[in-house]
Amino acid sequence: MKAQALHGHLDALLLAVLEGGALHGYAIIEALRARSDGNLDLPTGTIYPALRRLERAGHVVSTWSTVNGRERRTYQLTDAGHRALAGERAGWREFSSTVGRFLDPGTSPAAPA
Amino acid sequence: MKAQALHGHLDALLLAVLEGGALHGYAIIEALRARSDGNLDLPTGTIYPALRRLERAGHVVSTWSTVNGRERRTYQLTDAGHRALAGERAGWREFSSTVGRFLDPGTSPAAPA
DNA sequence: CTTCATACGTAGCTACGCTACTTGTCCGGC
DNA sequence: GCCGGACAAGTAGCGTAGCTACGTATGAAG
Repeated sequence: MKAQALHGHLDALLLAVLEGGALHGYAIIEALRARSDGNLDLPTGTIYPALRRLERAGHVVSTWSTVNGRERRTYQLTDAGHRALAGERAGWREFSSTVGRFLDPGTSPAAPA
Repeated sequence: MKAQALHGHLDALLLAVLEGGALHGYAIIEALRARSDGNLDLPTGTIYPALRRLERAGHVVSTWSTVNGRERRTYQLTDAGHRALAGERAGWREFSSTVGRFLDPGTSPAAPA
């Protein structure tokens, strides 16, 4: 899928995967790939800067853990991060319902019953 | 709403509004605003260049109509435009279902009833 | 005659994800 | 013992694309 479409939603995605528990960068990439059936295969050059953005914004905190000399920076949602995620979710719903009104008329997914 | 989120979906939106019939630029802006309850209030500097992009791509054709000396360039979907729209719709569904899996778990959009 | 809504358009900015590259450890194969 | 590949993190520079701000012109309203 056109990854460019992510514009503006990446942060929300990252917060969402971290909601399930603290993860390190590489694991986040794999989690995204796994939970999206391979649709979201984001390069490290996308994730790492985004993570640092989120840390600067106070939405996550990172802790270094050296495992067998293998450095891993584990990111964890802060309280503000949880709140931000809630906001992002609301924003996403508004966005997707607004755009969906044009691009997905009537064909509401998961509502055929 | 954060308009930046539109990134990559604007073209699809424009094709979608034109699907209902040919419109001129200004009317497109108003149609977007109306059909989105004011959520999509896009500036002319966004719409006009986008329209010309679509025309270069062959997805729309424009015809000038001078109404009372008031120049109006009316855009109309081409055959290729219709096909492009179908593709964009499919892309949107994939995108929204992928992102929705993270941000909208269980709460299927457009199906709140 | 000035102001406002209609209508179109361009130039330059900025945000943000992507490409490409770098560094370093550990494990398996040869 | 050495080399390649998976793991892990990171930076620099690029390109895309929407946004801000501006400019032009007409017709109607005051």
